[in-house]
Amino acid sequence: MTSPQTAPAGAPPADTPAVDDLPEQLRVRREKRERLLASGVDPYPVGVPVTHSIAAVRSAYGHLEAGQETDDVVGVAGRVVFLRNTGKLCFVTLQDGEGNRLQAMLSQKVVGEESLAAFKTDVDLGDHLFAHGRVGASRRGELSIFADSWQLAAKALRPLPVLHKDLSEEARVRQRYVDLIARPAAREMVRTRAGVMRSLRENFHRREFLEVETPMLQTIASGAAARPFSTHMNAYDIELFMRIAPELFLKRAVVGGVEKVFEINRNFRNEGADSTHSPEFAMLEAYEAYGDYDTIGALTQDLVQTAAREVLGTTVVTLPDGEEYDLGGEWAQITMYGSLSEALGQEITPATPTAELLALAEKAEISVDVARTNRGKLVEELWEHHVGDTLHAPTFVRDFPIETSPLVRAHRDVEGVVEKWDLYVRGFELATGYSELVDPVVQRERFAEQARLAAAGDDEAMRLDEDFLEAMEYAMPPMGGMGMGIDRLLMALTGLGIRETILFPLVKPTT
RNA sequence: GGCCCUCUAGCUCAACUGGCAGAGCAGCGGACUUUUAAUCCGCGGGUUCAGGGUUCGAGCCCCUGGGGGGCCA
Repeated sequence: MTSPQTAPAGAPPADTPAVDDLPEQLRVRREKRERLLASGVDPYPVGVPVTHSIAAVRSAYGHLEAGQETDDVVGVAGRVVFLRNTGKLCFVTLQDGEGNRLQAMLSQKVVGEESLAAFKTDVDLGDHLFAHGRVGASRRGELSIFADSWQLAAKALRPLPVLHKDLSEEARVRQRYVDLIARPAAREMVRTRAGVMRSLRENFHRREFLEVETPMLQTIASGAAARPFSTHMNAYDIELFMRIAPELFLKRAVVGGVEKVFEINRNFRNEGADSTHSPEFAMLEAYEAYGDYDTIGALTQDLVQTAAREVLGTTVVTLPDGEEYDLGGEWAQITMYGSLSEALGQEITPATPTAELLALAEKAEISVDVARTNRGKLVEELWEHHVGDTLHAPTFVRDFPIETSPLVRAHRDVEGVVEKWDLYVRGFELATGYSELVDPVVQRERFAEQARLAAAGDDEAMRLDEDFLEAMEYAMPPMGGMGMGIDRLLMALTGLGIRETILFPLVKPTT
């Protein structure tokens, strides 16, 4: 509502263009609405007497043969997606939210001349319509409602897009609600995603993990190497950060005795957006006391395979381009140093001198900021360049450099690496898992090293969280932990880009 | 961050070398009682992303900015 104080008398509100300026199709529909109201017809009734869903009619009467009629009377509602008018007989196809469709036939002989004339003038593509009548099949065999009455359930003021062509990629994300009406794959994604979330939660519950929610607003955004979004809290007059990871809080929960714990929630990272990165993304993290990176790896494999079976009905994923790959079976395991050495044809170990790694980076044309880097980062850069993209079948990459993994414990046997894996699928990182570092003194040293990198200008270096260290000093049990990008899991299961997996991804404003 | 492609009617897209801005669907008017993106007749609909420049003339060429996509880093 526009108040008199904000709009000069007589002037239309700034955000409502004069009706005369609207495109023809919008103007026509607004005029229809006005005309209906003026004639005492409510274009937005509080309800319509639906007796059956479209799906229910289809499943109960789908067997009818061409020309077969019943005496069963139903009331159904749906969005108008097709309209055909042959004079004294009109056909209208209604669609529900899942894309199920049902035709209604309006014969002048049954509904009367006046009602059919009103139908022709008042009903447009995109409207929600209620139809009441007997169920039957048309002469051509199409399951139909032989309507004896109809009513507008909600008038659309904007035309539907062409339903026979895909919306442009931009329109899909800017107006997902239209995309959902128009494109079956968009409707499917919503249901696939919901199915995956459900599968993950049920799997955890079967394993007696507890689901918790940890803070989104944090005074120190830590637990990952990323730039946070910052905000301000008025009441305390302090700077707060959107979380970049729940890890340090979930570990506090384990200290307190929540020994098998998981969280599925959003993280926020103030970085670029591309086909595998979204500034806000859904993340699963899970921690299991007395587990390690092997047990948590087995858990991760089961989570993904079970979700694939429950949602897709198979572990074999077919990409939109026809490529197939199998998420089933035991996943391959390679080590970071071993696979890099093999790719380079030259032995790389945690003891390989920095100078030698720098030379290799230069040869691979990897740009390196010497002040902000270290041996571990160089090894990871080299690995991503030479090995990462090539891993399409699910592969655990194990035993990372110690410098880049400040929350992971040192390897029990191998010097200079930590017990960490990354799971690669389709060339991107889907999940990561650790044998968690639980020694508070070592943890403090690791944070100190991160602080040194931050001082050198690395704005992704992990922040020291004093309260977290204090929690660790009460003794954190040995444990395995894992994190998995939910959006990326959907990408791995469907082959789509990250913005297709997110219902309402952030899009730059057009102004 | 660099490079490339792209933005035209409600939607999806055309428009030659710079020369009257078009089609399909959708819309409006009319015909038609079994259509399946119905068919037939007729008619409307444009700030060609924004701003500037070159030119007799710009959707097209140049510059600046914005949105979307891709490749690289």
